[in-house]
Amino acid sequence: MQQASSGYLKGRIRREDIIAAAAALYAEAGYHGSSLREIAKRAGITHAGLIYYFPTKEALLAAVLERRDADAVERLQLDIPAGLDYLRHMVALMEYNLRRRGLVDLYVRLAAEAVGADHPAHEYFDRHYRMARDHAVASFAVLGERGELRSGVDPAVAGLSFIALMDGLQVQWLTNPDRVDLVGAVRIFLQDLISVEL
Amino acid sequence: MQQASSGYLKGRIRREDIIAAAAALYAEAGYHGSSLREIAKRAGITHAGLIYYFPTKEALLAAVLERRDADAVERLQLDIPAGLDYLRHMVALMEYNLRRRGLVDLYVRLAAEAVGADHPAHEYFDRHYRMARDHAVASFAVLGERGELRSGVDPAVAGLSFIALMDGLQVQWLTNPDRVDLVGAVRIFLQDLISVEL
DNA sequence: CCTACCGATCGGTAGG
DNA sequence: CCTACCGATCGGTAGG
Repeated sequence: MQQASSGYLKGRIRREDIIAAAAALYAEAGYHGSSLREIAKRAGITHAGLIYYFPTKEALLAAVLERRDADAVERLQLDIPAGLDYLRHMVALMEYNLRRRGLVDLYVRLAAEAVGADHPAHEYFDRHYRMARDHAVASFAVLGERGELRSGVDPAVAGLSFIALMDGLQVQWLTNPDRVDLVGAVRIFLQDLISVEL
Repeated sequence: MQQASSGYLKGRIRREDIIAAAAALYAEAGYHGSSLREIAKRAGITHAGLIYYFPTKEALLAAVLERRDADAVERLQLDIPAGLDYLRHMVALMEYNLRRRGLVDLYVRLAAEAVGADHPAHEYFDRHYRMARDHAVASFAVLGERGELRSGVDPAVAGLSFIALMDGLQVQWLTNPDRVDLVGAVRIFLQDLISVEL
């Protein structure tokens, strides 16, 4: 029993190692550009050993995306209700991202790769964007009901544009970090839309 | 002489065919995901024949990017002076892009792939973003000098955010065209920043 | 421009 | 988890 339990634990740790190695390589080379052999090498096993844990390349991608969501919810409480606090949390997320270039890399590269309907992560990103937009739109709508929105601001457009702005800024920031004030631009964009202090 | 002239013409046409085929495949599969064999097949030659025209995979990428720039300048007059007309032209460019999904695909995919400093198109996109930002910033600055900017708007931030917004909107639009009003969002963003009619 | 080929690498399987 | 292997595909070269 102890043996089995220990075995399970070791397996779980090994799985985490593989997922971390995959996420790092996806960020550097994209999903299609990442080989199972290179991921396995970074995790300290052979590529056939990796397949023992994840039966296909796509299964590993799914695990990486699930892991990313779990982390985001856990550390950044992305499940907080729509409203001003949600927008503040998104600014905090951008600040956090400044110190996690690999994470931003992974996200930007996979999102671009997955615009095609045949990419294994397409449905994930379609759902991801829909949820991000809906939550942002709902947040601006809440502010609107309280009269805390600048006059003439449409929550639907503001929500869509807010998500788009963050994505676009990340691409430019990754390309040349010195020339792009990620957090500053997001903060100013939001403050311009609302009549209360961010 | 006529033979040679005819030969040169045929060569130029063949080169254009290869470039068009490459651009189309880059949009579908990314640069690293596109094989010289598949590009050659679409252009109606063998992959060794393609290499007769473009000695390496990177040389073909360079030709595709040069071609894209030449097209943009020619058809959309991107070399117009900074100011309100430039912003109007960018809105027209977004409208044009709605009918050229492949072009947007190519741009978005390559830009994300090229965030890494070791990608052969990295310098191209670094330069591209710098120029795009500079021109947008200059345009807002011109409006500011004329008193046609909403009070409190910083041209530097507005320029950066404008370029980022367009990029981010394109990713969401490619992922799910039905849910994203590309042109509408850009228009509203700009109109909110300026005090004259767009 | 082609045929024919090179060494390297890919995802996945067999069998233990 | 490994060794050993499969068929397929990659960018590039030789030689014409």
